[in-house]
Amino acid sequence: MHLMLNEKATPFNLEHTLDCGQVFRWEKKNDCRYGIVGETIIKLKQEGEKPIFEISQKNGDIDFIRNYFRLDDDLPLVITRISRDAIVQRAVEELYGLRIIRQDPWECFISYICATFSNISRVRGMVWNLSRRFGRKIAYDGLTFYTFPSKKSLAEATAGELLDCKLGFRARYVREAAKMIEDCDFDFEALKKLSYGEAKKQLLCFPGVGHKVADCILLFSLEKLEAFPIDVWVKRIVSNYYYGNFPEFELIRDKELTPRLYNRISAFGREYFGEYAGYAQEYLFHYYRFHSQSLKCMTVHKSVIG
DNA sequence: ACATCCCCTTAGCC
DNA sequence: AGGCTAAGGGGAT
Repeated sequence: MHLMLNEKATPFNLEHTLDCGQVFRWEKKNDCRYGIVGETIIKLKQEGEKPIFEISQKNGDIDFIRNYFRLDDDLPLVITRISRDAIVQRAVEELYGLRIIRQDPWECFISYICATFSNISRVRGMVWNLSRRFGRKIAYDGLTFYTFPSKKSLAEATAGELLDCKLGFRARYVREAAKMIEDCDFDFEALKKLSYGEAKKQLLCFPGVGHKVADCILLFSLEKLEAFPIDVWVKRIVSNYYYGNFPEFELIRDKELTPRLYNRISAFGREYFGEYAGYAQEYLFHYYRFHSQSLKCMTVHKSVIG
């Protein structure tokens, strides 16, 4: 079933959106992108300004796509709001059309627990292994997909099974967190109604969920666009370009990312970029990570505000 | 070919 | 309280 986007003025770049590291289950095949969202396979292709979609469900509708890719976000407005300086503007210019994806909270929760002390390609492997072992197989276009495991199946998984999925020390976190969620019938949707701070506090109660993981879950699945996750890359970017916003920041640049420092940098992001700070984070992260060589070689650090 | 480093965040211990 | 440490597998050198 083919779908067309009507919105003429909806900037949407598939490549930047799928390759910026926010999602782990999309694959490239002959010029096309394939992804599984819930029980639905989405196939898409960028044709000029906007992507063309094909989805596996017979009565699939455009709202499904619109919801997943957050086409309800007014991206030009978001970009206006976050374009506070030349540093972000450079990233926004090159990555124009990058959108934050609205993920399923449960899948996002487990995926980012797996992302602890790891990198994107490895997380992709872990999520693939989990889905293959605990999910349901779906064939489409001659390709094989697996649905993301249910809460129950991960809560009941043995430590050995999770270790086989290459989760390493994260196996224990996934098992215990899944059990907690299954046992108390935890309601992710309820977190959407809470403030950023309240919702984060609840997520931090789960094993394997620290500040970074909680902020990613909030940003990518719980409607908290002000969340500003700090990983080593974002810390590097902020130390390089925004140190002027921190009185003693030069002393901090080589220090490890303690919870205290995390909170300071993250709070800076929310205050400086505003209600769409998470978008700023994604643009900065993807742009400067891709151009990491220039970030590393940078010897002159000019502060934005000073 | 084979070692050896590098990548990364959480939790638990003092 | 806050600094230190360990954990794991893949990719680069």
